[in-house]
Amino acid sequence: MKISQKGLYALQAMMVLTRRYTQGAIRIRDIAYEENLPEKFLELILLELKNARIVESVRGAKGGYQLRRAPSEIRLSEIIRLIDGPLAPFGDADQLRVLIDRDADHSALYKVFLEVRDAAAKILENTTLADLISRGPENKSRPRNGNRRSNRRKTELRVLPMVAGGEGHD
Amino acid sequence: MKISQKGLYALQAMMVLTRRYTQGAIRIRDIAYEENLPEKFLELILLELKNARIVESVRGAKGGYQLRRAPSEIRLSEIIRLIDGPLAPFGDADQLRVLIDRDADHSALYKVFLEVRDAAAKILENTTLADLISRGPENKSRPRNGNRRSNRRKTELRVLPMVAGGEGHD
DNA sequence: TATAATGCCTATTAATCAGGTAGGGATAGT
DNA sequence: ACTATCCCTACCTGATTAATAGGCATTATA
Repeated sequence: MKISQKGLYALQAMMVLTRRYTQGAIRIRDIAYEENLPEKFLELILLELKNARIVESVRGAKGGYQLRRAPSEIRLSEIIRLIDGPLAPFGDADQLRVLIDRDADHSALYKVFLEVRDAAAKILENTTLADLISRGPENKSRPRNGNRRSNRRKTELRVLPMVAGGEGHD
Repeated sequence: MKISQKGLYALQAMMVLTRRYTQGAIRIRDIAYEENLPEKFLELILLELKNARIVESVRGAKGGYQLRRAPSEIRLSEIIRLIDGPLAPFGDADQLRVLIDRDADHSALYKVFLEVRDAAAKILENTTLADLISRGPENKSRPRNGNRRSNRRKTELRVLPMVAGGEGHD
């Protein structure tokens, strides 16, 4: 399973909607601004999330997006599967199970793939948006002064192109 | 981490070289034939594995490829990293650690990504080519009659295109 | 020593995907 | 009406994937 830029955007957007869960519909533009995402691209992502019934929209002026379910009921796996496909590193879980059964020569290999997917699934099924927020910066038992997002570091850490020969570690 | 077709080919080829570890250099053509892989494409893959010093080649007539180290010393992680890049589902482990440190707003999210990569790494670092073969069809305590690869089912299970709306499960 | 069999290496390609951008239509609040 | 917003389809560019092609270099062996 590979999480694309689009997948990351989706997760970021969902985190915004989670933080603002009680505040009604949030405009695409506001989400894009808060997370510094390309607005039109984000629009497509939200549309997809809406069609999958994870979020819902309010149309017209004063419109926007909001979660359709409580943040504790939305698992990361659901979002990632929607945007980036199966969690398995190759094919999907069902295919792998079939291959394990039918392709004796490689079944040991496919079993390893399935192990990997199960390990990923375990983590991503058990992490909800609510978890993410409760582990977030506002919840680190810091003195809360109401002036949120004040001197937070605006990280401009561009993810590097990852050259092939780059000192091991993955 | 996503394993490409190329990555799968690489692993299949390495399994052949493992099964034939004692037999000296094996021709590309023979590997391709045994595993039903496109010969010229496999050639490129083997070249890459050679440049990474995982296998070695013997040139000229009667040439071919063989492992450079014992099968028990070659981990799946090594092959997959070479062909398909980092095991992390997003970026690589080092990047994730930096992001966790520097991007407070999303550090919970990146921590989950890192958990996933660690889980995958744990499995793939701890599985060697030797493991794969010892778990394979020839080692299932079946009566060995010397007539290997006799009536094995030649699986022609093409991996499906994976339509987007295909009944959940990944 | 000629020849055939191999690996080495670079280039090329068609198809698909990733990451966007653009713009007009539909809908709702004022 | 007017304006703000989401809805939807189309389009675009560059990278990646999964190959194929072909000539060069090296080696075994007849």
